[in-house]
Amino acid sequence: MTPNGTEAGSGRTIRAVQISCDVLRALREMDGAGVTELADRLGLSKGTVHGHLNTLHRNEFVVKDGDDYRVSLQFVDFGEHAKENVKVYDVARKETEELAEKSGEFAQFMVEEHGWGVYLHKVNGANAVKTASYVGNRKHLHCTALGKAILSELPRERVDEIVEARGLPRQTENTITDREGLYDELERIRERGIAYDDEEVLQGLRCVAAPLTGYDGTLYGAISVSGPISRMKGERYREEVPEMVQSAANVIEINAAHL
Amino acid sequence: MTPNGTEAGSGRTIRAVQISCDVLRALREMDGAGVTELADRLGLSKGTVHGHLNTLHRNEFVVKDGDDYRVSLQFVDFGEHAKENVKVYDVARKETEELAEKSGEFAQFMVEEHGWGVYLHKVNGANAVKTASYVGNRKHLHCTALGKAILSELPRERVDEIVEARGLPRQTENTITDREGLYDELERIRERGIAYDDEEVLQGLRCVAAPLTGYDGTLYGAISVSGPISRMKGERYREEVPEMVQSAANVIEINAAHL
DNA sequence: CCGGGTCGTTCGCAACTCGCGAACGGAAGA
DNA sequence: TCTTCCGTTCGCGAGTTGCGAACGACCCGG
Repeated sequence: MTPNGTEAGSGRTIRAVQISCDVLRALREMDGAGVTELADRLGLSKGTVHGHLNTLHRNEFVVKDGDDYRVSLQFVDFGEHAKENVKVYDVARKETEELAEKSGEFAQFMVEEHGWGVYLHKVNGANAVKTASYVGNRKHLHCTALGKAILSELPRERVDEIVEARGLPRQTENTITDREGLYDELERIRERGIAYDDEEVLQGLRCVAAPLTGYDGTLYGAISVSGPISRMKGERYREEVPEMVQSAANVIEINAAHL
Repeated sequence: MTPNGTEAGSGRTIRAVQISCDVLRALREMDGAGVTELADRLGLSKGTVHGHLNTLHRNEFVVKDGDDYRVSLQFVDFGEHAKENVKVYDVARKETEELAEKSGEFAQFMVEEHGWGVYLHKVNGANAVKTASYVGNRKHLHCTALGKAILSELPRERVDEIVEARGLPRQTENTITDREGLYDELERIRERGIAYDDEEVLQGLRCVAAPLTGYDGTLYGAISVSGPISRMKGERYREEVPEMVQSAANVIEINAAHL
C-alpha cells in the first residue's frame, strides 16, 4: 500500500457511489445540467440519474434550479474544513500575504494532494498580475515552480508514482516532459533550495518558489512569488526574490515545528 | 413539488449513496477519523465503511493520512465552482469590499440555499471585528440581519417551508423564536427595506443588512455591515450606515440586471 | 521476547438494492 | 391541437452491497 494514495485501483469499490461521484464531476464541469443531459453524457438511464440526484439533493450536495441541477454551496463549507485540516494553513496564509507585500508581486501557497498541486492561497501585491489559477485549483506538479519545489522534496518512488498517475503533459514549449529531465531539474532545485519557473506556464511570467519542510522531513507544501519578466530579472530574480521567498519559508517552518 | 427544494423526503433514494454522504459528513465533523471509529459512529460494519472510503478515495473526495481519512481539498475546487454559479457573486464581492472600506466596519454577503443562510464573502474594514462565521458557513436565517433580509423577500409559503424544515432555535435572548414574531419582523423589514440585528447574534454587536432583489422579483441574497454598539448608534445606526448598505445593494441590483 | 489488544483490510454469502426501460404527465413550441 | 421534449415514477430481475468473520500488521505491556 502506498503511503499517500495515488495508486490506480485496488480494493472493492461501490458502484452506486462511483456513479454519484461521476454525476457530481459532470455537474461541476457542465456548470449545471438536467437529468436527460447527464444521463446521455454518462451513459446511464434517466431513472438512475434521477435517483442519484435526488439522494444528493436530500443531502444538500446539489441544488435544484428549476429543472437544472447544480453543485451546491455546501462544498464551500466542506472545503473550508479541508483547508483547516492542513497543518500549516494559518501560518502559510499569513506569511504569503506578507511575502506579497514585501515583494510587491503575486504570492501563492500550494500543497500536494492525490498527486496534484492545489493552490490554497493567493495574494496580489502592489503590482497585480492576473493568473488563470484560483484557490482550490488542481494542477500538474511538474509544470510550475511551486509544483517542482514540492516534487523536489518527495522521495523518488513517490515522484515516480505521481508521474505514472498524472503524466507529464506539455503546458508550454518549456515544459519538462521526460522523466530524466525532471529528475535533473529536481536535483538542481534540491541544491539551490529554490525552484524557478522561467516562462514555463505563461509567456512573460517568471516564478520563484521554495518548498516547506518540517525538521523531520515532512513536506508541507511550497510558497512562491511570480511576476513579469520585466521586473523579474538579473540580481532581483537570482538573489533578492529567492531570499525573500526562502526567509518566508523559514518562518513557516519554524512556526510549524510546534504544531 | 417545491420551487427550491427544502422538502422533507420524496422519491427514491439510493442507500449506498446515502451512506457515503453520512461518511463524508461524519469526517467533516470529526476532522478526520479511522474506519472503526466511523463504523461505530454510523452503526455500520467496518467492511462497509472501508468500501465507501475506498471509493471516495479513488474519486479524490477523501485523503488518507496514515490510517486516518479526511475530507479532501477537492471540495475547495467544487466550492469555488459553486460560488461562480451564483449569479451576482462577482459584483457582490466587489461591492462588499467597497462597503467595508466606506464604513470602516465589517461587511458581509450572504445567499440562501436549502433553507440556510450561506456566507459567501466577508471583509474587514479598518476597524476589524472578529466573528465566528466563515465563508461557506451555514446558519439559520431567522437570527441574523442578513438572514432576515433574505426571508423578508421570500414568498410567505417558502418562509413557512424553511421554518418547518429548519426550526427557529434560540441563539441569544433576543432571538425571534415564534412564527408570528417573525412575520411581524419581516413586515417591518419590507417597509424599511433594511433589516437590523440588535445584539441578536452576539452581545455588543449590531448589524444592518439589505436584501438584493432583481427587477423581476428574484432574490439574490443580502449584504450587511456589522460593528460594535459603541460605534453603531444614533444617527449612524439609523441613517448613515443603512444608506451606505442600501446604495451598495442598488449597485449590485443594477449590475445584476444585465446578466 | 512474547501475547493480547487494536487497527485496517479482505472475502464469501444471502438479502435486497438499484439500474434499466417503459410509461406517465406536464410544458413548450409548431 | 398535436408533437416533442422534459422530469418523474415504477416494476422487475440481475448483481451489488452490507454483514460478519477471519487475517495480518502493529503497538504496548509484561
